Amino acid sequence: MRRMTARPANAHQARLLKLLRDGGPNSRAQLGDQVDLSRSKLAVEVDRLLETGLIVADGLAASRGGRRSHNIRLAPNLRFLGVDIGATSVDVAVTNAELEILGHLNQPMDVREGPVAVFEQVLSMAAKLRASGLAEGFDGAGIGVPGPVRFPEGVPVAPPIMPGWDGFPVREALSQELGCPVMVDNDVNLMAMGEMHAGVAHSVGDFLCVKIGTGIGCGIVAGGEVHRGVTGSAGDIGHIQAVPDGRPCACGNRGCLEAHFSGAALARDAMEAVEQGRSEELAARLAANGALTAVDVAAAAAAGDATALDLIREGGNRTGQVIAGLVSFFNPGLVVIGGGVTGLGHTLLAAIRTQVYRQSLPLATGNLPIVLGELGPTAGVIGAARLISDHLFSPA
Amino acid sequence: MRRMTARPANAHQARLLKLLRDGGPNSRAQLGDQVDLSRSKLAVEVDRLLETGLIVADGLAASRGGRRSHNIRLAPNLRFLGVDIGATSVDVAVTNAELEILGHLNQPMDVREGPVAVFEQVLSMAAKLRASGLAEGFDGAGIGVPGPVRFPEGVPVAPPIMPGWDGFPVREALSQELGCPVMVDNDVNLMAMGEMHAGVAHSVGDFLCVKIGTGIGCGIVAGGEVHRGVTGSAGDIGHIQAVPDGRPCACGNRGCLEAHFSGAALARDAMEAVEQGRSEELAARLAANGALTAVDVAAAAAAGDATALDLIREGGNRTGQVIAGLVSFFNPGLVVIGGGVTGLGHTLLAAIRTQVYRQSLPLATGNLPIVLGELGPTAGVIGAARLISDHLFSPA
DNA sequence: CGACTTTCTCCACTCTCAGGACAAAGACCT
DNA sequence: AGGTCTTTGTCCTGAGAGTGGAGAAAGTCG
Repeated sequence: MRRMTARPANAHQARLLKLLRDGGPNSRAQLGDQVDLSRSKLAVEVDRLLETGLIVADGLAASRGGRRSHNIRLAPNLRFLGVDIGATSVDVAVTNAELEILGHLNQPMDVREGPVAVFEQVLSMAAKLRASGLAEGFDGAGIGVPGPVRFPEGVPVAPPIMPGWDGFPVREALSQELGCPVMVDNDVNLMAMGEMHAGVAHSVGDFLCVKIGTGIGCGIVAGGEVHRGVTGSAGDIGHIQAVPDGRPCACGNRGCLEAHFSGAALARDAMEAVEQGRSEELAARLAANGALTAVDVAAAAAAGDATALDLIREGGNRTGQVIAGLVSFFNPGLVVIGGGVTGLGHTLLAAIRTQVYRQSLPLATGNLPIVLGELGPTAGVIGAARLISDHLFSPA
Repeated sequence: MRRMTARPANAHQARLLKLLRDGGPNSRAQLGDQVDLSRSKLAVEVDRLLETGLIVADGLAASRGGRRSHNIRLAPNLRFLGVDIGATSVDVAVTNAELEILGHLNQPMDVREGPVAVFEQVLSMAAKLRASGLAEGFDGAGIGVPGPVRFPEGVPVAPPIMPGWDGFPVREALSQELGCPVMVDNDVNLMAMGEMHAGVAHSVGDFLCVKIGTGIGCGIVAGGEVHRGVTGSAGDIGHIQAVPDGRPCACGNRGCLEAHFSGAALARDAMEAVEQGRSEELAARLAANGALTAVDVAAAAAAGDATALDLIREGGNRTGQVIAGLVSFFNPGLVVIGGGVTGLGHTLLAAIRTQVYRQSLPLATGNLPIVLGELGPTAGVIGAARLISDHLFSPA
């Protein structure tokens, strides 16, 4: 199950691997157009990469008016595992070296069951993907957890919503089980990396990626790099005060953004609305399902329920106010909204946009797109694969 | 007056120059300890730098148990000009290559008089410094302006408090007048660079530098680099909403931080307090000076005036609330408070600390110093000198 | 079939850089 | 005073990195 995975020997090789991964060039000549190396030097490095097996040359491309070029691509048997542990479910996917998803599984699961139970689940999902013939083994794995991570060590720290994970050696344990290198990061950062690799944020150097799910967090990308902060808690905006003397929050303060808008807050507000008889639509759904979640609110809103729409607008306004402050502060080139509640769609986006465009500086909002993520639940796993491939495609 | 200033020919030379500038090594051997080059290669590059005249070897150091080393230092006749244009005054200083201040002038001036008038003043101050024998000419100049800057071009954009400067080619104009390379940046960014070079933020990679003066802004340093945002307006936190439906602000919104706490807001609140008869101390100062400024509030507070202290605490609380959000978001390793109102000293700092430690995540505040800047009014000019020296000490 | 284009390979030459040998200059011990 | 050791700096050689030109390979097009 352990696979020998070569590493690039120098920065040139790393550059070439990443160019091939990120799609685009597929011949020596095209690579030469992008790397500013002489043809001779380029040929040497390509030959060395061919020797290591990290890339392969198979077949000839159609002529473009002269000699046909050799097709160069990353080894087709390379496999990365992307794992995205959410508060209430786990996503596991297999990708090839270009980070295209070959297989994807999703399983409901409560992260509070602790690392041992969750890992058992993750490993069985990975085994299932392997058994289906998508991979003989994994060359690397990336994993996202819903809380702050001490990045260099790959260890969660003081995660509020996942007791039992504090200090658990995620990287080491998973690496042992899978027999391959593993990198760990916050799930929101991975969503940002996913949207940067294959989504709306493609080739944007400075952007914010707000993930609204059970909790609420924000991936920060500055100069093309994820900013994690000194203790790995950067982007943890769920506990920024959104409403002075507002609702009490699990963290002990009042008025935190997360206490006013998140999957959990929305479900709670929907229950209150039913209790107060403000929405027959939601009441009907409660009666049918026995409980209410953000999905019910989204469905009610789609059916035109005024109360549900109000709840979403209200939450969007709160979130938009906080984001407006962050936009003034960070001056990003793009804001991406993602996570479980993107089902709330345009209503939510409109409320956020209104607040940001109204409250932030014109200079900061002048040319600022605020859009929904386009990868949905695959953003996290793609980001996870990208994380480990960035690591493996760097000089050892 | 134009001086020939050589530039390093490669990254090694750039590295050596910066090491020498930032103090520490002063011999070939000590340089060798820090740059991971063979002694031979190091000797070659040092010799080349000696040839260009950027560095000089003068005399021998005391022996440390063996052969005495040659003293190596940056050319002693290199001179940088640091200019810090504030809303109400201008600072101009001359530094040597190590960015030590050799002469410093400060002159009250209203930035709204426009770039032409201000430049006349700046040039006359620079001429005075030159005439006093501190410099024969300038090898480079850095200049900070109180508003957003399109950094690559060195041009202010849409500066709210400095009409008439929008689009004015500051870099080009000053470069023409002084006959040397010029770099332009926001004044707050330069304060951050100053504190990073020679102040409390020395060797801190991720920190925030909040400058409270006539307005309020925040320098953002991530990974040792200043984050300027896509339009150069990053750190403009004065118009983040601090009080819902609060005081009207010049920007058109209500409740902006700057409308509740800044030099201008403090003066206004002090006037109100006098009108309402809430402070005899402030009334006396108004009678004596004909007007009230933040300095009067500071003095009244130092004299124990309860109303003045309340104003400062109130402002500190507002500011602290905003900073608390930024700390949760950015997770810095240090927060520096600077600018004109640092005269408010410990009262202000205590209020800010209270809010941040109470409202931000424990993980983000666990080991987070919140301190006053230690360079005072020299931070800006040192940062300006640092900016241009970073530029000149990079390969051409 | 010849002229031209594109792709790739090979070769000679230059430059960078590391590391060892060694010289210079002093400290320290006997 | 003299020998030994340490520190600093210089010189030299050889291994690689890298460039650019010549030209071969393999195609298109008129």
